[in-house]
Amino acid sequence: MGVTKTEIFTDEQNRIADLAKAFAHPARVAILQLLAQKKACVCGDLVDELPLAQATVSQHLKELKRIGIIQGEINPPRVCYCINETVWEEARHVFGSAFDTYVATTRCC
Amino acid sequence: MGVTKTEIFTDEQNRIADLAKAFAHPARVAILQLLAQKKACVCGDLVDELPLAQATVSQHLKELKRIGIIQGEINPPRVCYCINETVWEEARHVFGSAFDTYVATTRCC
DNA sequence: TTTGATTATCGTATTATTACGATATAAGTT
DNA sequence: AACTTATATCGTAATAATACGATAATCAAA
Repeated sequence: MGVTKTEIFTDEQNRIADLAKAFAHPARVAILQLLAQKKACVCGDLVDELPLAQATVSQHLKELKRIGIIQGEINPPRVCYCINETVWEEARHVFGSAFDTYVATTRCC
Repeated sequence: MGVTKTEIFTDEQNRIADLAKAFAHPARVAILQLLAQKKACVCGDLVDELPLAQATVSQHLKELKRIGIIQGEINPPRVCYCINETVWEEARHVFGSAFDTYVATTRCC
């Protein structure tokens, strides 16, 4: 994609961008909704609910794990996935703050 | 990127993903922060504040406009950009709801 | 009408993302 | 040890995103 120059932005800006990426694909939104609502944590359950190949789901789970918003507990041959509450609250706070920075004032357009 | 199968997801899931994309790049986060805090709407001002080429900033602005979270009023040779309050509130609501779906309960991991 | 100022678009190189089949891995079970 | 089950990773094709220089477009002013 062309080199995103992460070094020229603040840590906060890069973190927001990363957290937003968790929600920036409908499949990941679906996964997060499932994990947030139920506690259906097993990967196979997610594969059943999503019309995507097992490899694709696993790849999305890996990305969500990288961001930190989900965690997995290995219990072979299964892996139990769930929301990481700490990061979930971090995201809630980060986005909440971001939206609150909007100053309602007369704009030029 | 491989064809994202938008048709297999709900409208809501696709909308969340799209709104998240607005924040999924640090440059766009920076632009949104600037527009939300100040009312420095002119494209040139943004180019001055960001260490990116004018063409790159314009491209990010186009993407934000596509999502709808910003709007631009043409006033040649300038364009005045600002937050679209309606979509901003939509995003606040959509993410707020998403985070509230988390059911705090005993998880398996 | 030409110039100047500002922004958009084009062209394009580079890199990231998405998807899926195939295969590897891991640990319990027989 | 061989088999089964569930998940991860590899390989790879297709496509989207990022960045920037160059150029076009737009309208006011000279």
